[in-house]
Amino acid sequence: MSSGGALAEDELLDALVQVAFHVTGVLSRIGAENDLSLTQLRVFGILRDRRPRVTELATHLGLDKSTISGLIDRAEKRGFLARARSADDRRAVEVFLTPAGRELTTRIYTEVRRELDPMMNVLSADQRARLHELLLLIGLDHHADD
Amino acid sequence: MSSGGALAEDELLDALVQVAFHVTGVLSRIGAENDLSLTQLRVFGILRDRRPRVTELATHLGLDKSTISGLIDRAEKRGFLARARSADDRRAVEVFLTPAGRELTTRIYTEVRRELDPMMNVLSADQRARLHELLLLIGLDHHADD
DNA sequence: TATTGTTATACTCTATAACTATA
DNA sequence: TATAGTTATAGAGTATAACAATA
Repeated sequence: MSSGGALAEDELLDALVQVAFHVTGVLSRIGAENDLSLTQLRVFGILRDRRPRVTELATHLGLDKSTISGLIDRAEKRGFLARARSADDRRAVEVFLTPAGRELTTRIYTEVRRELDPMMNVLSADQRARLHELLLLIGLDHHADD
Repeated sequence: MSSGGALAEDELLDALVQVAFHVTGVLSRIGAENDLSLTQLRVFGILRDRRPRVTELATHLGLDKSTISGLIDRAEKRGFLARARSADDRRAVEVFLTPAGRELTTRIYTEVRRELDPMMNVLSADQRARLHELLLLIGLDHHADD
């Protein structure tokens, strides 16, 4: 499909995959330094400005609710997040950051920026703007959050 | 750092992280459909054109050699890869794909391309070329492979 | 009956520590 | 002594199945 350039297409894809591995690698490493998995890091990121239910988190991350349940257990034991029964639906459980969890999240995301900035700074302001534009285009349908 | 545009920088970073999650998510899902973890997928990808030692794999992926050892065990039991004592250094073990493993790897990477292509195809040929260029720039120092 | 969340179970991933064999 | 790899162990991540409470 798309005449003339299957090889170039593959190279573009390889470059994208490589950058993706680099980015998630940095996230994983910084998470690990704080005893958090990549998934926990994502959950914490989501909880910065939301108070989702267990099932919402599971759907959003593409994981089973039992997986999220266990993950919350462990983070709750460490005092980083908490549960609250929903007022609307007594079956549902809302998850949110504790003050300690919020502090940790802020610290970690600051660190992430500091680590990934050098990668961005090889680009000029113009190039960064263009990259941003292109990333938004290819990212349009995967509901932009977390 | 870098006058005028800290907010825009953050948005660029967010877009990059989001695309990274999308890409690794697709890889994870396709891996899972074939009972392979993301790490195993990466190992298989490396083995397409190399015959590394256990320690080389571990270093490359930032994991402990014992982790790689177990991962090889499981894939070996399933007939996808094999070990061979090195002729140069009798302590070392080389890892390589079996024919079945090579077939599986080809099939999976074809599938990966098919799944990620739609994302690319929202861009014009020109835009794809520009994105490729920019990705290569920011990916320059993270030794380009796997 | 269907949905929300938890628990029990099992397997993989991961690191640390102790070990064997080779250098 | 140092290095390559394996094994034992333990904890976290993950999914499936069975369950209790609520809708």
